Amino acid sequence: MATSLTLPDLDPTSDRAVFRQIADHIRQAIERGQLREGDKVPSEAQLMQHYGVARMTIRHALQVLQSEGLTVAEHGRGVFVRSHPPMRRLASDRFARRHREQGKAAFIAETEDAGGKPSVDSIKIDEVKPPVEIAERLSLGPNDRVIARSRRYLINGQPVETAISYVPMEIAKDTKIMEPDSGPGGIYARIEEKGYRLDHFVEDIKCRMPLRDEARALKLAPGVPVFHLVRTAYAADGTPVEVCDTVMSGDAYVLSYELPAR
Amino acid sequence: MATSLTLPDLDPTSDRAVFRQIADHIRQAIERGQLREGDKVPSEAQLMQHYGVARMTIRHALQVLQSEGLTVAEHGRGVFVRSHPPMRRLASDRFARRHREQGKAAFIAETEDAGGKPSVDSIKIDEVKPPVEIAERLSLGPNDRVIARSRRYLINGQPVETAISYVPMEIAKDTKIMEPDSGPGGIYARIEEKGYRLDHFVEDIKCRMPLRDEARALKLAPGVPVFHLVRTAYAADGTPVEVCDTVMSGDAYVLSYELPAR
DNA sequence: AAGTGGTCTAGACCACTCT
DNA sequence: GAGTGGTCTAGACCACTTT
Repeated sequence: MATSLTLPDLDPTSDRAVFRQIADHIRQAIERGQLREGDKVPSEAQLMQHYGVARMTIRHALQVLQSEGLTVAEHGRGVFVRSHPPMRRLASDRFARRHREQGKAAFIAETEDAGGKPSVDSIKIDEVKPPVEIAERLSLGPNDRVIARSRRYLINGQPVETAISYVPMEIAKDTKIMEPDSGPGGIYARIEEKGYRLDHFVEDIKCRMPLRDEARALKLAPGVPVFHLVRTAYAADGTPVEVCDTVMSGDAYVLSYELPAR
Repeated sequence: MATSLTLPDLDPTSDRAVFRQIADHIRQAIERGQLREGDKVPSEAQLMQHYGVARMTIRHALQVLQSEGLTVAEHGRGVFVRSHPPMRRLASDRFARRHREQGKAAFIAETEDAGGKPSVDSIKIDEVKPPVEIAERLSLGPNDRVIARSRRYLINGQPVETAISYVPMEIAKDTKIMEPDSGPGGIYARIEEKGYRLDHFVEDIKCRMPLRDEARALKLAPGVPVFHLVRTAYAADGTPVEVCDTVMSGDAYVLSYELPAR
């Protein structure tokens, strides 16, 4: 019964713009559960009829909701309440040595355990001069080169995360870090074999709207922000040995950290 | 020299909608540094003139940029490239016992060290039945009550964070946790005095667009997402003793965590 | 073919800021 | 008062989806 939804009338005495009042009504219907995930919002024509306003006014209201991430428009089909993908939880012990299957392997195991179908694509390995922020974190000079390992993670075909690992050339050379398959235990195992005992990681997390390329790579709906997480791995002597720059769909992740009270 | 900016012409052979092409041009000008933070974007009238399109088309383009968080419109003044507030860094050792000045005190000290003017307002203390997600985290039954301590943090008068701490009534009663000034060391000191030795914290972090109330409380510009961080404090025997639910302007924070490699 | 959203035009009037 | 953005109208034509 897509038509059972009853929306209030406009308040002509209100200072609030008409398009905002309309957006408020629909937002409230979603918050109250009168419209649920996947439900169709009344069509533009129906809303014009109900409120007696021009189409552009209705569209403006619907656009507000879309940029809030509450709805998605599907051309030729209608406007729908956004359904949220299952959230993937990243625990802070995911790099403890006892689960040291890095990157791809860990992602595949976790996703299958959670009943999803994982995949990894866009794998690319380049020797490059790193971006300045990366070079700083790796304590590299302006002309030092690194190996950049890029990939994209998907769950049930839906991209959820892109990541680029940067490893100083000095460490990566003559190891499987330079090959698409970095071998058992991933690049961290290769780094340790090279004599750098991993000691700790530092993760810096920002929350922002995606850039255009990121929105495309992650197939993000309008109004979905991203986590931008930069992880630096340090050896026991304090040397930074790897930086991983990842962008994650805000929709798809909960990050979880355990902190000692000490 | 507001007029020194030269924008490309439209590509009539492109499939890309005119308003998107215009948004792309302005976005590129920002990304390339031709327009910097605080600079004025050409007025709607100037853009109409330059591109030879209707005003609504220009407005549509500008709205895209605004919902990406790249620009802000100021009524009667113009559209400006967003300037980003100084970022506040939250390190993962901020609750280590050695800096155990909690909440307000820690915020004030850190902000002053960074050269900002901190303030805290909207302090409210209530005895309530907690939301279900909070009750679950505190292992409470459906009828248990808690003390909810709400406040809002500001830097230079700009709100950056709202927080509500929930402490089970059983723990809070007969302590300064029920008073606006919870005393030296904050509520964690009071909880320990009551015999619960704090052992560790768990922080769950999401990234999403703000609700209406949150956008208002944090005076968020359109297109700014928030961190939603829920921290649970555990005593040595595993008992959860406090949950703090905080919403932070994504603009104003970098969260930083250190993880042992173990 | 009918219904849906996507893009665009060409106006109108209003509210705010600056000089 | 001139310039700016904010709201709203009443159309037009297009592209996609469903029946």
